[in-house]
Amino acid sequence: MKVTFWLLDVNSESKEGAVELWIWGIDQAKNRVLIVDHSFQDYFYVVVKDDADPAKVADRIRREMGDAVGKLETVERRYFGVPVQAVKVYCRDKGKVAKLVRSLEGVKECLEDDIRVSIRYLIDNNVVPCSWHIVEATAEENVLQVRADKVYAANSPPVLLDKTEAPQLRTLSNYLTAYSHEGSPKPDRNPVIIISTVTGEGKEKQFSADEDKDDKQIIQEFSNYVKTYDPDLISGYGTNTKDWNYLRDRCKSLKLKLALDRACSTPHTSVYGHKSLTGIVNLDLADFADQFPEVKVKTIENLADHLGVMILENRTVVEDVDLAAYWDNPEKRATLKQFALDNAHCIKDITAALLDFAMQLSALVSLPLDHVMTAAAGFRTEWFLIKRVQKLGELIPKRIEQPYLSYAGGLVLKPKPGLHEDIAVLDFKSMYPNLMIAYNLSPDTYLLPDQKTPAGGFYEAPEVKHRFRKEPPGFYKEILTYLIGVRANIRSQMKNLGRDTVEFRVLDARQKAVKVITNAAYGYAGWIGARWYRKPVAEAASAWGRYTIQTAIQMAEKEGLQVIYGDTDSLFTTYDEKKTAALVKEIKQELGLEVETAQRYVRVFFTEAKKRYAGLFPDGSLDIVGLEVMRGDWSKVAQKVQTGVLKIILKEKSPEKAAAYVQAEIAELRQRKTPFRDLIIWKTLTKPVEAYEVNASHVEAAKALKAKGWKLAVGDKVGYVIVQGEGQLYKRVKPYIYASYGEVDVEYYVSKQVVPAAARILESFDIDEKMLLAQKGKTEKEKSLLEFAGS
DNA sequence: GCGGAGGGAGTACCG
DNA sequence: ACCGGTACTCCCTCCGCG
Repeated sequence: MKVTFWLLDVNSESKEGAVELWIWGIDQAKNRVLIVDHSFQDYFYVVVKDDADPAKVADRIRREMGDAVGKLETVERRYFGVPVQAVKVYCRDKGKVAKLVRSLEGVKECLEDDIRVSIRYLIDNNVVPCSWHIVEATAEENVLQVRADKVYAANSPPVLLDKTEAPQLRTLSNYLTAYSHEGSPKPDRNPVIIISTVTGEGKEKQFSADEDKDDKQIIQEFSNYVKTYDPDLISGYGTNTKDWNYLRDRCKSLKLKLALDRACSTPHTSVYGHKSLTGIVNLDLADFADQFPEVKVKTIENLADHLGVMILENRTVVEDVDLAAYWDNPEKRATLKQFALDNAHCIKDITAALLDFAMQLSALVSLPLDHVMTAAAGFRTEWFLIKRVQKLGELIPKRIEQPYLSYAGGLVLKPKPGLHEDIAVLDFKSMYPNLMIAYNLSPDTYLLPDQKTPAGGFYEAPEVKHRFRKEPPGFYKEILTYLIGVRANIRSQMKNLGRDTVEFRVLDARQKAVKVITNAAYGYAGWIGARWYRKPVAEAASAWGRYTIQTAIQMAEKEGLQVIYGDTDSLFTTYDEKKTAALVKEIKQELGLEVETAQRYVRVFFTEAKKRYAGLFPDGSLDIVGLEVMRGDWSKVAQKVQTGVLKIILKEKSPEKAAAYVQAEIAELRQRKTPFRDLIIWKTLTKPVEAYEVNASHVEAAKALKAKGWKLAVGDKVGYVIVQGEGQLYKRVKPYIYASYGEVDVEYYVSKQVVPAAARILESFDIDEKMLLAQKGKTEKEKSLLEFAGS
């Protein structure tokens, strides 16, 4: 019979030496199905030495390996664009076989023995996660005892269908609360007290260790609930690094088996640090957070706020330090439970907001939904390349350890400091991808210095002189052309749709996914961890980029436009309707690259520094770039004051008024009227606390937290305030959760936060830190401000 | 023994 | 565990200082 299904998850199982592919899906009648494919033959390649006969190498493999290998095929492939002869070796234990075969005569190397079988299956059969397929299959008894409505054996591999909309998934969002009197809860000692869940339809269920219940019972109840509700997708926040480990370890202490997935097995660690639940998509929303660089401290609250899904604006947030006290206090316990439930709701809503993108990215790069978000950008790009490049006969290189070598990147111009009126920002559209297309820059087109000139000729990059063959097109060119085309196509479709339609949302998610991969191709080529690492590819792209921007500057100046600033692929110039249009046209003609006037500023402000400026848009909004306002490691109070200063400068052009504003804010701060929260400074721990070479504030704060029993991991953000005291700054640091407003060193915030942030801007108008700091009475202040005005 | 200069460590940004 | 270019703060060593 034929089964049409949407692919949810895939895993491989070893059964008596044979491999089975388990494909989990949802069919058109909304049955949850498991399709088992027994027929897939795993394989790897043996690349043959240039002077060796592949047939003889194949014979040798057969003779030496005997039954350990199955079918052998001699094939032609390409490796970094160079044609090679290879033997395709079908076998069960390819890692082991490849190791043995490597030393045989005539063998150059073994390739693709490091590709996992489940991924191999997806790629070779063009089976795509988060997509619809049709498969010829035979219904089977559920002898495997899995949680599925139907179980089938596949008679042939599934065939991809051109059908886009995803089925309605059953989702369950969870928030785990564990009890600890001091510091982070420890699973061997501290119980789980609340498990809060919300389904995709909004049905709440909270398992709470009240009265007569212990955590063994609530974990069991939760586990049973998962089995009855049978979610397709489970989401949480920080679950891969925390919750699942906690549950696992807690269950170990309680002698409980945590078996809630569709194959009744325990969550297990998979690639990229992901926790795998067989047959269920396990999403950790923390893996999505890097999509939102504007959210500096990645808490559930902040993410929900940013996405506009926070349910209650004035809810009581229970900090980790206060959690035990809330639980122990009969009057406060309900508040804690409400807080936990609200978090589960936030997780549900964040999941809904991000799922489209995740699905599109999963389908695009062909990694299962729950792997794709955990995988770092480089790996996502790599899997996409692997899938596309197979079709061109290109073999997949191994990841090899390489020494790091730096190279020159983009060109950054010195800005013209001060205020500028009516400025246009010209941006090269997808500059690096388009340069790589234009000059056929690709890992498989690069000519080594000693390689002779190819018949079709070559492109030579400026400055660095790397050469790339013109013909045939490299795989970067093919892939990037495809991606840019797809994105343009999607965006034109979107123009005919309402913003709030399902189709628009899905297309928008898809174009974002396509963009992510397009933009990562350049960085990928220069990444030493890349399988297709080719430094000259990245180096040539940036060299062409510098050449391009320099040429564009000359064109602008010849046109009579003044260049104010530029960074890598952008130019800030004075605006003149005709001249600007002429420049855009000339760039297109001479350089073959598209330029768009991305923005126009009514007014824009620069200091002497690169990568830091602020502009005023025609609609009255501010665009602040690089300055303290944009940085998560400055206190809110400093950011607020700097924003105020920029607003006054850009809109009213009045440094005097701005200075007066700063002084008023300083007065507020000195009276401790500024909210305590606005004084917190957040910094990331980028290594273990012991590994730091010099003393640093955030490290001291981290040590203090650890001393109190808090677990801190690399990558965590530490929030601290500066308190009164003697000596270096790092000796006057307190984690904000343990600090009171009374001990805060307000003068630090005045002199090292607010004033520098304000002076950064105002020094351009001859108002320095001293003037901002000058203590004076009301009349005197006004007098001195008048002096500024007069000078 | 002390203060300031300047290099280095550390973080986070821009494109 | 995608790249290089950049700004900025604070730590810490070292040098001069009759």
